Amino acid sequence: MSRPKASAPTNRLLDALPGRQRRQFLADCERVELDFAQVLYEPEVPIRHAYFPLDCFISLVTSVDDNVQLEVGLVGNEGMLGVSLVLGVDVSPKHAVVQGPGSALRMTAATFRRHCKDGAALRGNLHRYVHVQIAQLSQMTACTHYHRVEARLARWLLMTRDRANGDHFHLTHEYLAFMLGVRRVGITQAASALQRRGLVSYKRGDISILDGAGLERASCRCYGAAKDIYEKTMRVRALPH
Amino acid sequence: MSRPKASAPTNRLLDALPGRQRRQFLADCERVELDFAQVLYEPEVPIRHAYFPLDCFISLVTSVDDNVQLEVGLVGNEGMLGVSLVLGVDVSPKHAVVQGPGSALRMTAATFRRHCKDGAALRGNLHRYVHVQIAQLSQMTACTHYHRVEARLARWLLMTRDRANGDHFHLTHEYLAFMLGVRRVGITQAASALQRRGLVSYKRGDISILDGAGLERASCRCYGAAKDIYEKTMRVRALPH
DNA sequence: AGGAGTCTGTGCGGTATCGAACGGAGATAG
DNA sequence: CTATCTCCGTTCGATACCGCACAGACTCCT
Repeated sequence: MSRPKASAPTNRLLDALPGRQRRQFLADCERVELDFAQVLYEPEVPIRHAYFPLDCFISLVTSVDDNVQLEVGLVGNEGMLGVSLVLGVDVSPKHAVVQGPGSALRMTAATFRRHCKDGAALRGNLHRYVHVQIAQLSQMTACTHYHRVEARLARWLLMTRDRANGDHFHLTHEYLAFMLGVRRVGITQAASALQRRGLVSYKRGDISILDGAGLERASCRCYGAAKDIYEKTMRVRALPH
Repeated sequence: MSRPKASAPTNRLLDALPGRQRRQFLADCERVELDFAQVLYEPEVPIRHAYFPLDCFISLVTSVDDNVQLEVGLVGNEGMLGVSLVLGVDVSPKHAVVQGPGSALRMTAATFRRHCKDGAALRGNLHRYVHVQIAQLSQMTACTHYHRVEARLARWLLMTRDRANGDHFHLTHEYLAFMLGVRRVGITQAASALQRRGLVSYKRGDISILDGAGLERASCRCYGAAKDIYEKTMRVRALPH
Protein backbone atom coordinates (compact mmCIF):
# COMPACT_ATOMS: atom_id res chain seq x y z
CA MET A 1 0.00 0.00 0.00
CA SER A 2 2.56 2.60 -1.03
CA ARG A 3 0.83 5.94 -1.01
CA PRO A 4 3.25 8.84 -1.18
CA LYS A 5 1.66 11.23 1.29
CA ALA A 6 2.56 14.48 -0.37
CA SER A 7 2.83 17.27 2.20
CA ALA A 8 -0.26 17.66 4.37
CA PRO A 9 -3.13 15.63 3.01
CA THR A 10 -6.32 17.57 2.55
CA ASN A 11 -9.97 17.12 1.77
CA ARG A 12 -11.27 18.86 -1.30
CA LEU A 13 -14.70 19.61 0.09
CA LEU A 14 -13.19 21.45 3.00
CA ASP A 15 -10.46 23.10 0.96
CA ALA A 16 -13.14 24.88 -0.99
CA LEU A 17 -14.37 26.70 2.11
CA PRO A 18 -13.39 30.31 2.74
CA GLY A 19 -10.51 30.54 5.19
CA ARG A 20 -12.31 31.54 8.35
CA GLN A 21 -15.08 28.98 8.04
CA ARG A 22 -12.58 26.34 7.19
CA ARG A 23 -10.59 27.00 10.33
CA GLN A 24 -13.71 26.93 12.47
CA PHE A 25 -14.78 23.70 10.89
CA LEU A 26 -11.40 22.04 11.28
CA ALA A 27 -11.27 23.09 14.91
CA ASP A 28 -14.29 20.90 15.59
CA CYS A 29 -12.82 17.93 13.75
CA GLU A 30 -10.82 15.09 15.13
CA ARG A 31 -8.21 13.24 13.14
CA VAL A 32 -8.56 9.46 13.10
CA GLU A 33 -6.74 6.55 11.50
CA LEU A 34 -8.96 4.08 9.71
CA ASP A 35 -8.04 0.43 9.21
CA PHE A 36 -8.69 -1.77 6.23
CA ALA A 37 -12.15 -3.38 6.33
CA GLN A 38 -13.28 -1.24 9.22
CA VAL A 39 -17.02 -0.71 9.06
CA LEU A 40 -18.01 2.91 9.62
CA TYR A 41 -21.72 2.80 8.88
CA GLU A 42 -24.34 0.13 8.80
CA PRO A 43 -27.86 0.51 7.44
CA GLU A 44 -30.50 1.48 9.98
CA VAL A 45 -27.87 2.31 12.58
CA PRO A 46 -27.62 5.95 13.66
CA ILE A 47 -24.66 7.82 12.23
CA ARG A 48 -22.29 8.97 14.95
CA HIS A 49 -19.78 10.88 12.88
CA ALA A 50 -19.35 12.52 9.52
CA TYR A 51 -16.02 11.57 7.92
CA PHE A 52 -13.79 13.55 5.60
CA PRO A 53 -11.15 11.26 4.11
CA LEU A 54 -7.67 12.66 3.79
CA ASP A 55 -5.65 9.83 2.33
CA CYS A 56 -7.96 6.88 2.89
CA PHE A 57 -10.90 5.75 0.79
CA ILE A 58 -14.15 4.12 1.65
CA SER A 59 -16.65 1.94 -0.19
CA LEU A 60 -20.36 2.46 -0.06
CA VAL A 61 -22.05 -0.91 -0.24
CA THR A 62 -25.72 -1.81 -0.59
CA SER A 63 -27.10 -5.14 0.43
CA VAL A 64 -30.23 -6.86 -0.74
CA ASP A 65 -31.53 -9.85 1.18
CA ASP A 66 -28.33 -9.99 3.21
CA ASN A 67 -25.50 -11.95 1.64
CA VAL A 68 -25.91 -10.27 -1.70
CA GLN A 69 -23.97 -7.06 -1.76
CA LEU A 70 -22.64 -4.55 -4.24
CA GLU A 71 -20.44 -1.53 -4.10
CA VAL A 72 -22.24 1.54 -5.37
CA GLY A 73 -19.78 4.26 -4.52
CA LEU A 74 -16.21 5.04 -3.57
CA VAL A 75 -15.33 8.03 -1.44
CA GLY A 76 -11.89 9.53 -1.07
CA ASN A 77 -10.55 12.93 -0.26
CA GLU A 78 -12.77 14.45 -2.93
CA GLY A 79 -15.85 13.70 -0.84
CA MET A 80 -17.31 12.88 2.51
CA LEU A 81 -19.17 10.19 4.37
CA GLY A 82 -22.49 10.95 5.96
CA VAL A 83 -24.31 13.02 3.38
CA SER A 84 -27.49 11.80 5.02
CA LEU A 85 -26.75 14.19 7.86
CA VAL A 86 -26.73 17.06 5.41
CA LEU A 87 -30.25 16.03 4.51
CA GLY A 88 -31.46 15.85 8.07
CA VAL A 89 -31.54 12.08 8.25
CA ASP A 90 -29.46 10.36 10.88
CA VAL A 91 -29.13 6.87 9.49
CA SER A 92 -27.09 5.75 6.53
CA PRO A 93 -28.87 3.81 3.79
CA LYS A 94 -25.71 1.84 3.05
CA HIS A 95 -22.74 0.15 4.59
CA ALA A 96 -19.52 2.13 4.59
CA VAL A 97 -16.36 0.03 4.63
CA VAL A 98 -12.78 1.21 4.65
CA GLN A 99 -11.18 0.05 1.44
CA GLY A 100 -7.89 1.86 1.64
CA PRO A 101 -6.57 2.52 5.15
CA GLY A 102 -5.37 5.96 6.10
CA SER A 103 -6.43 9.02 7.95
CA ALA A 104 -9.59 11.08 7.94
CA LEU A 105 -11.12 13.97 9.76
CA ARG A 106 -14.31 13.31 11.58
CA MET A 107 -16.92 15.33 13.41
CA THR A 108 -19.79 14.23 15.59
CA ALA A 109 -23.18 14.18 13.93
CA ALA A 110 -24.63 16.91 16.13
CA THR A 111 -21.74 19.29 15.62
CA PHE A 112 -21.74 18.63 11.91
CA ARG A 113 -25.41 19.48 11.67
CA ARG A 114 -24.80 22.70 13.48
CA HIS A 115 -22.07 23.65 11.02
CA CYS A 116 -24.35 22.78 8.13
CA LYS A 117 -27.09 24.90 9.55
CA ASP A 118 -24.92 27.93 10.18
CA GLY A 119 -22.49 27.86 7.28
CA ALA A 120 -24.01 28.84 3.97
CA ALA A 121 -20.84 28.19 1.99
CA LEU A 122 -20.38 24.78 3.58
CA ARG A 123 -23.99 23.89 3.03
CA GLY A 124 -23.81 24.96 -0.59
CA ASN A 125 -20.74 22.85 -1.19
CA LEU A 126 -22.22 19.81 0.48
CA HIS A 127 -25.50 20.18 -1.37
CA ARG A 128 -23.60 20.16 -4.59
CA TYR A 129 -21.76 17.09 -3.45
CA VAL A 130 -25.05 15.35 -2.73
CA HIS A 131 -26.06 16.15 -6.26
CA VAL A 132 -22.85 14.59 -7.51
CA GLN A 133 -23.58 11.43 -5.59
CA ILE A 134 -27.06 11.17 -7.07
CA ALA A 135 -25.72 11.65 -10.57
CA GLN A 136 -22.94 9.15 -10.04
CA LEU A 137 -25.32 6.61 -8.58
CA SER A 138 -27.51 6.83 -11.65
CA GLN A 139 -24.49 6.35 -13.80
CA MET A 140 -23.33 3.45 -11.70
CA THR A 141 -26.67 1.73 -12.10
CA ALA A 142 -26.40 1.79 -15.86
CA CYS A 143 -22.72 0.87 -15.82
CA THR A 144 -23.20 -2.12 -13.57
CA HIS A 145 -26.02 -3.33 -15.75
CA TYR A 146 -24.57 -2.88 -19.19
CA HIS A 147 -20.83 -3.09 -19.00
CA ARG A 148 -18.59 -6.13 -19.00
CA VAL A 149 -16.64 -7.18 -15.98
CA GLU A 150 -13.33 -6.33 -17.59
CA ALA A 151 -14.37 -2.75 -18.30
CA ARG A 152 -15.85 -2.35 -14.86
CA LEU A 153 -12.72 -3.68 -13.25
CA ALA A 154 -10.65 -1.21 -15.22
CA ARG A 155 -12.93 1.59 -14.10
CA TRP A 156 -12.67 0.44 -10.52
CA LEU A 157 -8.90 0.40 -10.61
CA LEU A 158 -8.79 3.89 -12.05
CA MET A 159 -11.19 5.23 -9.46
CA THR A 160 -9.14 3.64 -6.75
CA ARG A 161 -5.94 5.04 -8.11
CA ASP A 162 -7.36 8.55 -7.99
CA ARG A 163 -8.36 8.10 -4.38
CA ALA A 164 -5.27 6.23 -3.26
CA ASN A 165 -2.95 8.84 -4.75
CA GLY A 166 -0.76 6.12 -6.12
CA ASP A 167 -0.52 3.46 -8.79
CA HIS A 168 -0.01 0.66 -6.35
CA PHE A 169 -2.39 -0.86 -3.83
CA HIS A 170 -3.34 -4.13 -2.26
CA LEU A 171 -6.60 -5.99 -2.82
CA THR A 172 -7.36 -9.63 -3.51
CA HIS A 173 -9.49 -10.97 -6.32
CA GLU A 174 -11.91 -12.18 -3.72
CA TYR A 175 -12.43 -8.68 -2.46
CA LEU A 176 -12.77 -7.16 -5.89
CA ALA A 177 -15.31 -9.79 -6.80
CA PHE A 178 -17.32 -8.84 -3.77
CA MET A 179 -17.22 -5.18 -4.74
CA LEU A 180 -18.23 -5.68 -8.34
CA GLY A 181 -20.83 -8.29 -7.51
CA VAL A 182 -19.29 -11.09 -9.58
CA ARG A 183 -17.46 -14.35 -8.91
CA ARG A 184 -13.84 -14.36 -7.97
CA VAL A 185 -13.14 -16.28 -11.12
CA GLY A 186 -14.66 -13.49 -13.13
CA ILE A 187 -12.12 -11.10 -11.64
CA THR A 188 -9.27 -13.52 -12.24
CA GLN A 189 -10.15 -13.69 -15.90
CA ALA A 190 -10.66 -9.96 -16.32
CA ALA A 191 -7.47 -9.17 -14.41
CA SER A 192 -5.51 -11.68 -16.46
CA ALA A 193 -6.75 -10.06 -19.63
CA LEU A 194 -5.71 -6.62 -18.43
CA GLN A 195 -2.34 -7.97 -17.39
CA ARG A 196 -1.80 -9.70 -20.72
CA ARG A 197 -2.34 -6.36 -22.37
CA GLY A 198 0.31 -4.84 -20.16
CA LEU A 199 -2.04 -2.43 -18.44
CA VAL A 200 -1.64 -3.70 -14.90
CA SER A 201 0.53 -6.09 -13.00
CA TYR A 202 -1.03 -8.30 -10.41
CA LYS A 203 0.66 -10.48 -7.89
CA ARG A 204 -0.97 -11.97 -4.86
CA GLY A 205 -3.05 -8.96 -4.16
CA ASP A 206 -0.49 -6.34 -5.07
CA ILE A 207 -1.88 -4.35 -7.94
CA SER A 208 0.17 -1.93 -9.96
CA ILE A 209 -1.25 0.18 -12.71
CA LEU A 210 1.32 0.20 -15.49
CA ASP A 211 -0.50 2.07 -18.22
CA GLY A 212 -3.16 4.44 -16.95
CA ALA A 213 -4.10 5.74 -20.36
CA GLY A 214 -4.45 2.22 -21.72
CA LEU A 215 -6.51 1.23 -18.74
CA GLU A 216 -8.76 4.17 -19.40
CA ARG A 217 -9.28 2.92 -22.91
CA ALA A 218 -10.07 -0.53 -21.58
CA SER A 219 -12.58 0.88 -19.11
CA CYS A 220 -16.02 2.12 -19.90
CA ARG A 221 -16.65 5.80 -20.35
CA CYS A 222 -18.25 5.80 -16.95
CA TYR A 223 -14.91 6.54 -15.37
CA GLY A 224 -14.48 9.80 -17.18
CA ALA A 225 -18.16 10.59 -16.92
CA ALA A 226 -18.17 10.26 -13.14
CA LYS A 227 -15.15 12.51 -12.89
CA ASP A 228 -16.73 15.07 -15.18
CA ILE A 229 -19.87 15.17 -13.11
CA TYR A 230 -17.85 15.93 -10.04
CA GLU A 231 -15.71 18.59 -11.60
CA LYS A 232 -18.52 20.33 -13.41
CA THR A 233 -20.83 20.37 -10.44
CA MET A 234 -18.33 21.34 -7.80
CA ARG A 235 -16.47 23.90 -9.83
CA VAL A 236 -19.38 26.26 -10.12
CA ARG A 237 -18.91 27.85 -6.75
CA ALA A 238 -15.34 26.87 -6.04
CA LEU A 239 -14.08 29.56 -3.73
CA PRO A 240 -10.42 30.52 -3.48
CA HIS A 241 -8.92 30.62 -0.02
CA MET B 1 -55.44 4.16 -19.04
CA SER B 2 -58.32 3.98 -16.58
CA ARG B 3 -57.27 5.85 -13.52
CA PRO B 4 -60.16 6.60 -11.19
CA LYS B 5 -59.34 10.13 -10.10
CA ALA B 6 -60.62 9.99 -6.57
CA SER B 7 -61.71 13.45 -5.46
CA ALA B 8 -59.01 16.10 -5.86
CA PRO B 9 -55.66 14.53 -6.64
CA THR B 10 -52.87 15.62 -4.35
CA ASN B 11 -49.15 15.43 -3.96
CA ARG B 12 -47.88 13.79 -0.83
CA LEU B 13 -44.83 15.99 -0.44
CA LEU B 14 -46.99 19.08 -0.41
CA ASP B 15 -49.72 17.54 1.70
CA ALA B 16 -47.22 17.15 4.48
CA LEU B 17 -46.73 20.90 4.71
CA PRO B 18 -48.43 22.90 7.43
CA GLY B 19 -51.58 24.60 6.13
CA ARG B 20 -50.39 28.13 5.67
CA GLN B 21 -47.16 27.25 3.92
CA ARG B 22 -49.02 24.83 1.75
CA ARG B 23 -51.42 27.47 0.57
CA GLN B 24 -48.61 29.91 -0.15
CA PHE B 25 -46.78 27.25 -2.08
CA LEU B 26 -49.79 26.21 -4.10
CA ALA B 27 -50.53 29.81 -4.93
CA ASP B 28 -47.24 29.98 -6.83
CA CYS B 29 -47.90 26.75 -8.68
CA GLU B 30 -49.46 26.27 -12.04
CA ARG B 31 -51.40 23.20 -12.99
CA VAL B 32 -50.35 21.50 -16.22
CA GLU B 33 -51.38 18.44 -18.20
CA LEU B 34 -48.54 16.18 -19.23
CA ASP B 35 -48.67 13.90 -22.26
CA PHE B 36 -47.26 10.45 -22.67
CA ALA B 37 -43.60 10.46 -23.72
CA GLN B 38 -43.26 14.17 -23.12
CA VAL B 39 -39.68 14.98 -22.15
CA LEU B 40 -39.47 17.30 -19.17
CA TYR B 41 -35.75 17.30 -18.48
CA GLU B 42 -32.67 16.51 -20.45
CA PRO B 43 -29.16 16.18 -19.06
CA GLU B 44 -27.06 19.32 -19.14
CA VAL B 45 -30.08 21.46 -19.97
CA PRO B 46 -31.15 24.02 -17.35
CA ILE B 47 -34.23 23.07 -15.38
CA ARG B 48 -37.07 25.50 -15.95
CA HIS B 49 -39.65 24.10 -13.58
CA ALA B 50 -40.01 21.83 -10.60
CA TYR B 51 -42.89 19.38 -11.04
CA PHE B 52 -45.18 17.85 -8.46
CA PRO B 53 -47.15 15.00 -10.05
CA LEU B 54 -50.78 14.71 -9.06
CA ASP B 55 -52.03 11.77 -11.07
CA CYS B 56 -49.28 11.35 -13.62
CA PHE B 57 -45.95 9.58 -13.26
CA ILE B 58 -42.57 10.19 -14.72
CA SER B 59 -39.51 8.07 -15.44
CA LEU B 60 -36.00 9.12 -14.62
CA VAL B 61 -33.68 7.75 -17.27
CA THR B 62 -29.89 7.73 -17.47
CA SER B 63 -28.03 7.37 -20.69
CA VAL B 64 -24.52 6.17 -21.27
CA ASP B 65 -22.89 6.68 -24.66
CA ASP B 66 -26.24 7.76 -26.14
CA ASN B 67 -28.42 4.97 -27.39
CA VAL B 68 -27.97 2.92 -24.26
CA GLN B 69 -30.46 3.98 -21.64
CA LEU B 70 -31.96 2.72 -18.43
CA GLU B 71 -34.71 3.82 -16.12
CA VAL B 72 -33.39 4.44 -12.65
CA GLY B 73 -36.41 5.96 -10.97
CA LEU B 74 -40.14 6.46 -11.17
CA VAL B 75 -41.81 9.51 -9.70
CA GLY B 76 -45.49 9.85 -8.96
CA ASN B 77 -47.55 11.87 -6.55
CA GLU B 78 -45.38 10.64 -3.71
CA GLY B 79 -42.47 12.70 -4.98
CA MET B 80 -41.26 15.51 -7.16
CA LEU B 81 -39.16 16.27 -10.16
CA GLY B 82 -36.24 18.63 -9.90
CA VAL B 83 -34.56 17.67 -6.64
CA SER B 84 -31.42 19.14 -8.13
CA LEU B 85 -32.93 22.56 -7.51
CA VAL B 86 -33.22 21.73 -3.84
CA LEU B 87 -29.48 21.14 -3.90
CA GLY B 88 -28.68 24.40 -5.61
CA VAL B 89 -27.90 22.86 -8.97
CA ASP B 90 -29.89 23.95 -11.96
CA VAL B 91 -29.39 21.09 -14.38
CA SER B 92 -30.82 17.62 -14.17
CA PRO B 93 -28.40 14.70 -14.33
CA LYS B 94 -31.02 12.55 -16.04
CA HIS B 95 -33.76 12.55 -18.59
CA ALA B 96 -37.28 12.85 -17.23
CA VAL B 97 -39.95 11.34 -19.45
CA VAL B 98 -43.68 11.21 -18.85
CA GLN B 99 -44.65 7.60 -18.50
CA GLY B 100 -48.23 7.95 -17.39
CA PRO B 101 -50.05 11.05 -18.67
CA GLY B 102 -51.99 13.21 -16.26
CA SER B 103 -51.76 16.44 -14.37
CA ALA B 104 -49.07 17.95 -12.22
CA LEU B 105 -48.33 21.16 -10.41
CA ARG B 106 -45.30 23.04 -11.49
CA MET B 107 -43.35 26.04 -10.32
CA THR B 108 -40.59 27.99 -11.98
CA ALA B 109 -37.10 27.16 -10.84
CA ALA B 110 -36.47 30.59 -9.35
CA THR B 111 -39.69 30.68 -7.36
CA PHE B 112 -39.13 27.17 -6.16
CA ARG B 113 -35.69 28.04 -4.89
CA ARG B 114 -37.11 30.95 -3.02
CA HIS B 115 -39.68 28.74 -1.33
CA CYS B 116 -36.95 26.25 -0.44
CA LYS B 117 -34.85 28.99 1.05
CA ASP B 118 -37.63 30.50 3.12
CA GLY B 119 -39.65 27.48 4.18
CA ALA B 120 -37.97 25.32 6.78
CA ALA B 121 -40.71 22.70 6.80
CA LEU B 122 -40.68 22.45 3.03
CA ARG B 123 -36.93 22.24 2.94
CA GLY B 124 -36.90 19.54 5.59
CA ASN B 125 -39.41 17.49 3.68
CA LEU B 126 -37.58 17.85 0.42
CA HIS B 127 -34.24 17.03 2.00
CA ARG B 128 -35.73 13.84 3.31
CA TYR B 129 -37.06 13.10 -0.11
CA VAL B 130 -33.61 13.56 -1.59
CA HIS B 131 -32.35 11.04 0.91
CA VAL B 132 -35.06 8.64 -0.20
CA GLN B 133 -33.95 9.00 -3.79
CA ILE B 134 -30.36 8.26 -2.91
CA ALA B 135 -31.34 5.17 -0.97
CA GLN B 136 -33.64 3.97 -3.71
CA LEU B 137 -30.99 4.53 -6.35
CA SER B 138 -28.55 2.38 -4.43
CA GLN B 139 -31.17 -0.29 -4.16
CA MET B 140 -31.97 -0.01 -7.83
CA THR B 141 -28.34 -0.50 -8.74
CA ALA B 142 -28.19 -3.81 -6.93
CA CYS B 143 -31.61 -4.89 -8.16
CA THR B 144 -30.83 -4.19 -11.79
CA HIS B 145 -27.59 -6.12 -11.47
CA TYR B 146 -28.72 -9.18 -9.59
CA HIS B 147 -32.35 -9.82 -10.30
CA ARG B 148 -33.93 -11.61 -13.21
CA VAL B 149 -36.00 -9.82 -15.80
CA GLU B 150 -39.21 -11.46 -14.66
CA ALA B 151 -38.79 -10.26 -11.08
CA ARG B 152 -37.80 -6.82 -12.21
CA LEU B 153 -40.79 -6.60 -14.50
CA ALA B 154 -43.06 -7.58 -11.65
CA ARG B 155 -41.52 -4.90 -9.49
CA TRP B 156 -41.95 -2.36 -12.22
CA LEU B 157 -45.60 -3.16 -12.67
CA LEU B 158 -46.20 -2.85 -8.95
CA MET B 159 -44.41 0.47 -8.74
CA THR B 160 -46.41 1.72 -11.66
CA ARG B 161 -49.65 0.58 -10.16
CA ASP B 162 -48.94 2.55 -7.01
CA ARG B 163 -48.29 5.66 -9.02
CA ALA B 164 -51.06 5.21 -11.54
CA ASN B 165 -53.66 4.67 -8.83
CA GLY B 166 -55.13 1.82 -10.80
CA ASP B 167 -54.55 -1.75 -11.85
CA HIS B 168 -54.78 -0.99 -15.50
CA PHE B 169 -52.45 0.94 -17.76
CA HIS B 170 -51.06 1.01 -21.25
CA LEU B 171 -47.46 0.29 -22.23
CA THR B 172 -45.94 -1.78 -24.98
CA HIS B 173 -43.31 -4.46 -24.55
CA GLU B 174 -40.98 -2.30 -26.55
CA TYR B 175 -41.29 0.49 -24.06
CA LEU B 176 -40.88 -1.75 -21.06
CA ALA B 177 -37.79 -3.27 -22.61
CA PHE B 178 -36.35 0.18 -23.00
CA MET B 179 -37.06 0.98 -19.36
CA LEU B 180 -35.58 -2.20 -17.96
CA GLY B 181 -32.63 -2.19 -20.31
CA VAL B 182 -33.36 -5.53 -21.95
CA ARG B 183 -34.57 -6.77 -25.32
CA ARG B 184 -38.21 -6.65 -26.19
CA VAL B 185 -38.16 -10.42 -26.43
CA GLY B 186 -37.03 -10.57 -22.84
CA ILE B 187 -40.12 -8.67 -21.79
CA THR B 188 -42.36 -10.83 -23.94
CA GLN B 189 -41.08 -13.93 -22.23
CA ALA B 190 -41.26 -12.51 -18.74
CA ALA B 191 -44.71 -11.07 -19.32
CA SER B 192 -45.93 -14.37 -20.77
CA ALA B 193 -44.69 -16.17 -17.70
CA LEU B 194 -46.50 -13.76 -15.39
CA GLN B 195 -49.62 -14.09 -17.46
CA ARG B 196 -49.47 -17.87 -17.43
CA ARG B 197 -49.42 -17.72 -13.67
CA GLY B 198 -52.55 -15.59 -13.70
CA LEU B 199 -50.87 -12.55 -12.18
CA VAL B 200 -51.41 -10.12 -15.02
CA SER B 201 -53.28 -9.96 -18.28
CA TYR B 202 -51.64 -8.43 -21.26
CA LYS B 203 -53.15 -7.53 -24.58
CA ARG B 204 -51.62 -5.25 -27.13
CA GLY B 205 -50.23 -2.88 -24.58
CA ASP B 206 -53.12 -2.96 -22.16
CA ILE B 207 -51.82 -4.31 -18.91
CA SER B 208 -54.07 -5.34 -16.05
CA ILE B 209 -52.78 -6.51 -12.74
CA LEU B 210 -54.99 -9.40 -11.69
CA ASP B 211 -53.26 -10.59 -8.54
CA GLY B 212 -51.27 -7.92 -6.77
CA ALA B 213 -50.21 -10.13 -3.89
CA GLY B 214 -49.06 -12.83 -6.26
CA LEU B 215 -47.18 -10.30 -8.30
CA GLU B 216 -45.47 -9.11 -5.18
CA ARG B 217 -44.34 -12.64 -4.51
CA ALA B 218 -43.05 -12.91 -8.07
CA SER B 219 -41.14 -9.65 -7.74
CA CYS B 220 -37.94 -9.13 -5.87
CA ARG B 221 -37.96 -7.73 -2.37
CA CYS B 222 -36.79 -4.47 -3.83
CA TYR B 223 -40.37 -3.39 -4.34
CA GLY B 224 -41.21 -3.56 -0.67
CA ALA B 225 -37.81 -2.27 0.31
CA ALA B 226 -38.16 0.86 -1.79
CA LYS B 227 -41.56 1.54 -0.30
CA ASP B 228 -40.25 1.02 3.20
CA ILE B 229 -37.44 3.45 2.65
CA TYR B 230 -39.90 6.10 1.60
CA GLU B 231 -42.32 5.53 4.44
CA LYS B 232 -39.69 5.30 7.13
CA THR B 233 -37.79 8.33 5.99
CA MET B 234 -40.73 10.59 5.30
CA ARG B 235 -42.81 9.62 8.28
CA VAL B 236 -40.37 10.98 10.80
CA ARG B 237 -41.48 14.55 10.50
CA ALA B 238 -44.86 14.08 8.91
CA LEU B 239 -46.83 17.08 10.01
CA PRO B 240 -50.61 17.06 10.31
CA HIS B 241 -52.47 19.83 8.57
C1' DA C 1 12.87 -27.35 5.62
C1' DG C 2 8.26 -28.58 6.06
C1' DG C 3 3.54 -27.70 6.57
C1' DA C 4 -0.49 -24.83 6.75
C1' DG C 5 -2.84 -21.17 4.93
C1' DT C 6 -3.78 -17.82 1.32
C1' DC C 7 -4.28 -16.47 -3.20
C1' DT C 8 -4.58 -17.29 -8.21
C1' DG C 9 -5.46 -20.05 -12.53
C1' DT C 10 -8.27 -23.51 -15.07
C1' DG C 11 -11.84 -26.52 -16.50
C1' DC C 12 -16.82 -28.08 -16.94
C1' DG C 13 -21.63 -27.89 -17.44
C1' DG C 14 -25.61 -24.85 -16.87
C1' DT C 15 -28.40 -20.63 -17.52
C1' DA C 16 -29.96 -15.90 -18.52
C1' DT C 17 -29.64 -12.79 -21.73
C1' DC C 18 -28.28 -11.11 -26.39
C1' DG C 19 -28.88 -10.11 -31.53
C1' DA C 20 -31.26 -11.00 -35.41
C1' DA C 21 -34.92 -12.60 -38.05
C1' DC C 22 -39.57 -13.97 -39.20
C1' DG C 23 -44.46 -15.00 -38.78
C1' DG C 24 -48.92 -13.87 -37.17
C1' DA C 25 -52.64 -11.53 -34.85
C1' DG C 26 -55.07 -7.46 -33.98
C1' DA C 27 -56.08 -2.50 -34.90
C1' DT C 28 -56.74 1.32 -38.12
C1' DA C 29 -57.70 3.79 -42.11
C1' DG C 30 -59.12 4.33 -46.84
C1' DC D 1 -63.09 -5.20 -46.96
C1' DT D 2 -58.60 -4.84 -47.74
C1' DA D 3 -54.03 -2.84 -47.08
C1' DT D 4 -51.02 -1.28 -43.75
C1' DC D 5 -49.16 -0.71 -39.46
C1' DT D 6 -48.39 -1.88 -34.71
C1' DC D 7 -47.53 -5.09 -31.49
C1' DC D 8 -46.65 -9.71 -29.79
C1' DG D 9 -44.75 -14.61 -29.92
C1' DT D 10 -41.22 -17.88 -31.31
C1' DT D 11 -36.93 -19.65 -32.90
C1' DC D 12 -31.76 -20.09 -33.38
C1' DG D 13 -27.07 -19.64 -32.39
C1' DA D 14 -23.82 -16.88 -29.68
C1' DT D 15 -21.99 -15.06 -25.35
C1' DA D 16 -21.16 -13.58 -20.65
C1' DC D 17 -21.54 -15.02 -16.44
C1' DC D 18 -22.72 -18.54 -12.81
C1' DG D 19 -21.60 -22.45 -9.35
C1' DC D 20 -18.58 -25.80 -8.30
C1' DA D 21 -14.42 -28.11 -7.90
C1' DC D 22 -9.58 -28.67 -7.97
C1' DA D 23 -4.76 -27.84 -8.82
C1' DG D 24 -0.77 -24.89 -8.59
C1' DA D 25 1.88 -21.17 -6.65
C1' DC D 26 3.37 -18.18 -3.27
C1' DT D 27 3.91 -16.80 1.84
C1' DC D 28 4.44 -17.24 6.42
C1' DC D 29 5.21 -19.60 10.55
C1' DT D 30 7.38 -23.01 13.28
